[in-house]
Amino acid sequence: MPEKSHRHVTCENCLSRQNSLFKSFCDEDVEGLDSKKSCSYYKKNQPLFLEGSTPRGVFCLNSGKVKIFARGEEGKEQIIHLSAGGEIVGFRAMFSGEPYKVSATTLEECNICFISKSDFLDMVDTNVTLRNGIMKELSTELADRATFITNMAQKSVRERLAFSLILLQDVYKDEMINLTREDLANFVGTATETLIRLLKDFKEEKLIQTHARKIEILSKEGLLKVSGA
Amino acid sequence: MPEKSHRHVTCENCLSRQNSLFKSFCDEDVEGLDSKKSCSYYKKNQPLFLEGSTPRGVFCLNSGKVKIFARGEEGKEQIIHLSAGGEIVGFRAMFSGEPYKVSATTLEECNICFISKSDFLDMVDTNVTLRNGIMKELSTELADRATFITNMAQKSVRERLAFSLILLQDVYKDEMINLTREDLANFVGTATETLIRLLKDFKEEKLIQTHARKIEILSKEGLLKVSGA
DNA sequence: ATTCAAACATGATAAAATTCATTTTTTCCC
DNA sequence: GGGAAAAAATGAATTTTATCATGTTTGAAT
Repeated sequence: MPEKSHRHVTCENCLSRQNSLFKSFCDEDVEGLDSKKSCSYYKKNQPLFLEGSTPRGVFCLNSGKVKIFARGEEGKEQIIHLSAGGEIVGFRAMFSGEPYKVSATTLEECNICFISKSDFLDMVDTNVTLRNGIMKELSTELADRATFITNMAQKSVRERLAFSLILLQDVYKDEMINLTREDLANFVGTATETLIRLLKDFKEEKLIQTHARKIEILSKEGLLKVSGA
Repeated sequence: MPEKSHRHVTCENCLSRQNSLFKSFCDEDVEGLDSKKSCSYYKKNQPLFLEGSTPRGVFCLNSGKVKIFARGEEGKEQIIHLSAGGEIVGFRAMFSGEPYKVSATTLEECNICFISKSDFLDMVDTNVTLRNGIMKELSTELADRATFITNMAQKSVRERLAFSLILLQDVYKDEMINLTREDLANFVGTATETLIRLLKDFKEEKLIQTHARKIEILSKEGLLKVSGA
């Protein structure tokens, strides 16, 4: 549980770094990284950046979860991705030379470090391993989004929800999925009411169980079957 | 109109190169590129690569159009992107270290050059401008796909079709849009019958006109309005 | 503990889109 | 240029999903 105040994290000991693009850094690089980053505490529902604004650097998630979303014409959110500890958020915008096309907001209390654009780009220029990691990451995400688009286009809401729950369990690891019904609907790409009705169906089918807002998966196999994957 | 036989293109004179990631190459680089590439003629509906296969290099479109698509559970195609002259196809897979997640097939007769993976990666390693261009391209496409996902999730088929026609006109430039109804449906993400009915509506609303398969846009403004963009 | 707003839930209705069956038109290839 | 196969078009019936209205629960702040 993060403290409700600024907490300084040293990159050397940062557990999140082990899962991040910085994992292969040598001691010297880690030291450099540590001297350049600044740590902040974010409370729930606090934005990291907003669609349309100018990117100034990248965010390194130490703890907590963040939603990445775009807004449609009527302002409705479409959640594109959920980030958890270790992920570096906002690095795509470092290369595009354009304003953010998506927004990022915390879903819970978070400890997040910030690295300025110039420091980050310096690292990318000089560190081949980091650069290759980033190129690989960009490519992988591009492929993931192709799958996302295909699912959106071809699967029913019921199928997408089943699939989404499985994906979300990976994000939440050993915790239960803890999202508002609206956020969940905005991830699945449906109306909140439709989502609630389908959750009810899944409960009746003993695929999931809810504890107020939290969702516990009872049968991953069953969900996989429903998802048609 | 491409010749129905192998045609050797020299990179130096290649008009497509002017729009490509290779546009900033100096004379020496162009010479190197020219010596490494091999040209081929592709007929209509010929695959460049298939989902699941191992990437061996990149494809440089000299002329003609190519569809990039994924297949859903039931084998239905979802077209993710249409590529035209100047585009380099398949370079994402050079960095991911994984089999192709999408397939690429020609939509018409094409002249396409091939550059092997090792030659391409050598260029990326040594040419900073090319590398930065690629990182920018990857980032931009990632943002585009976020928009694509949002449109898929929140817009009606009618809105998506209007939007798609505008996008397609950019791909087809001064030509008329020339896709089978099925391909168009697989791009918009709908059933072929639904697509055909909507095209009929658009015809009645004088937004488009059809010449057998070919689609002529009569009112881009009208389509924009319908698309809700 | 109490309160109040936000989130959750449910029902009824309407709209959007798919599916399946069938006919007409176009394409292309010999 | 003719003929077969593929593609396009249309109709009817059904399913899926959204929308709107409204009631209920939950949880955070006092």
